[in-house]
Amino acid sequence: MIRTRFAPSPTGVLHLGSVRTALFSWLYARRHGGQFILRIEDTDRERSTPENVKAILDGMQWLGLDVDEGPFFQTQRFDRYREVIDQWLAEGKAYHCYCTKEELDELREAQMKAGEKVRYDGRWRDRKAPRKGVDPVVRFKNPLDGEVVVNDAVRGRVVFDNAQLDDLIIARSDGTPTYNFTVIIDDYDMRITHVVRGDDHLNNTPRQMNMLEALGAEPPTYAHLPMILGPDGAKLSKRHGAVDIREYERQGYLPEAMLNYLVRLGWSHGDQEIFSVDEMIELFDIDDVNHSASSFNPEKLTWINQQHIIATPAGKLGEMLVPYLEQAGLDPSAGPNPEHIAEGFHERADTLLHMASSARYCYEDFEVIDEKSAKKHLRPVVLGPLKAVRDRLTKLEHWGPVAINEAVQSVAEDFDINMGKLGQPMRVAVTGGPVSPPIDTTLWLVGRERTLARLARGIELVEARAASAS
RNA sequence: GCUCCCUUCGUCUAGUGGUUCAGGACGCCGCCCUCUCACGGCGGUAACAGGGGUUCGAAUCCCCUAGGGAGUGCCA
Repeated sequence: MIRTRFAPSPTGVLHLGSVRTALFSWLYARRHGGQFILRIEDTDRERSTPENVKAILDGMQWLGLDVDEGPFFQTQRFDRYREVIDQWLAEGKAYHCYCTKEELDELREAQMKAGEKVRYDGRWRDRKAPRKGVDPVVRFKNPLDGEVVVNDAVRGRVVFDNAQLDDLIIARSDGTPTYNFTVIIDDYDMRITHVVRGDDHLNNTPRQMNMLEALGAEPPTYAHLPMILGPDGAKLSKRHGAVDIREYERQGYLPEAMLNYLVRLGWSHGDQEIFSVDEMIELFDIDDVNHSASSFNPEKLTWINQQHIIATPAGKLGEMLVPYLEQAGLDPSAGPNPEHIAEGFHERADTLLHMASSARYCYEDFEVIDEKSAKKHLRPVVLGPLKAVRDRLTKLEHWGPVAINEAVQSVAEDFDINMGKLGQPMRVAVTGGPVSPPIDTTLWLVGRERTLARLARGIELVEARAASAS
């Protein structure tokens, strides 16, 4: 049984980079009928916060990255970590180190100067006598020689010399365990078969494998994913993708669009760009993951989002739209069924929030008509057609797109003018601006009452202009 | 500094020795469709980091250089 995990640290929110890691790990488990485990790595009590835990949980839920087990919290497993540390201490696999931070700083500086790799020199490795006044840390006795081979599922074979590694701290002087140690205990206890994580951990892997060996455990398969960079090629920053993933939700991105965009960062399936979640699960494999870092491109995300909006059935889209209408300050009950908005607008909105705000005139009246559009389209020449179409619409028995279209068409024919000559003035009068869905759809959505009132107002405006011109 | 990783259009990528003077997508530009805006369609722009090898043949294999990244924390 394949078991993967996502192990974020709640020292920050869930952002694009961490979501991509979670996604690949999740996909791999789902692809192979395995299990996906969530573990919160909160051993850094200083910086971990409940808000961040919530951000992670909420984000995963929004994205649909469901877990089979967890969330587990490392802070609730301290007894287990303590147990292994004590055991290793007793077995001589780990030891107390009484070095002060000052001593360590000196050592580091000297090594830097000498052009050596900066590493702890093992000075307490065999010394037993405790030093008074210093709370010791516990260090793991890393092998002194030999090499560690990581057979990474995406990188291939990577070899590290033990001589380059040092005796890392597994418990702080206050007794709390540290990351590299807790990871291997948990991955072992939770029977993780595939560790899928960011490649910033590749360097940690040989140490972790050494500890796993000390535990008497077989290492899992590792898969180190390339990083995601900002649009500028630099590290993801607050300005770009390092924001809370829920911010994308707020802006009206679809969860499956986020996953679709993210899955294409470092992975591809031929020329295919648009994937449903089911397709991703069916097609994803670690073997097809790239080696190099990739940059986050907001324009493409937006394009993919629009593609998913277009592909989403209007019924569902309408339901999703409701909170965004509210967010845009509109009352969803004060206008057409959002499902109908979705039908009319889904090809002309790249986010749900944009869709909601561009449908504003369907839910509330506007004070003024866009001046430039009025000047251009609400001229005396359209007075006749406008009045005629108003009259025709007033008499319409059924207020629907087909009937509206017939009415508008016939007026255009009567006056022997192009649809454009009639549609655009109507659009400006009814929506207050030059952009909207096809005029029949637009009027239908705006509703009979509002349409007729606005047309009347438009006609008055034109009459006033005609009067002042003569 | 040291260790490890990476390098195809601006960006995401296809490509695993020949069918490729490198294909798709986003973006940008042009045209078409058209009642506006979109959607859609068609076309254009633009890349194998550099240098050495190996080979009949290299984006694909090897080496070097350059550039980028990660780690080097009593962070994860």
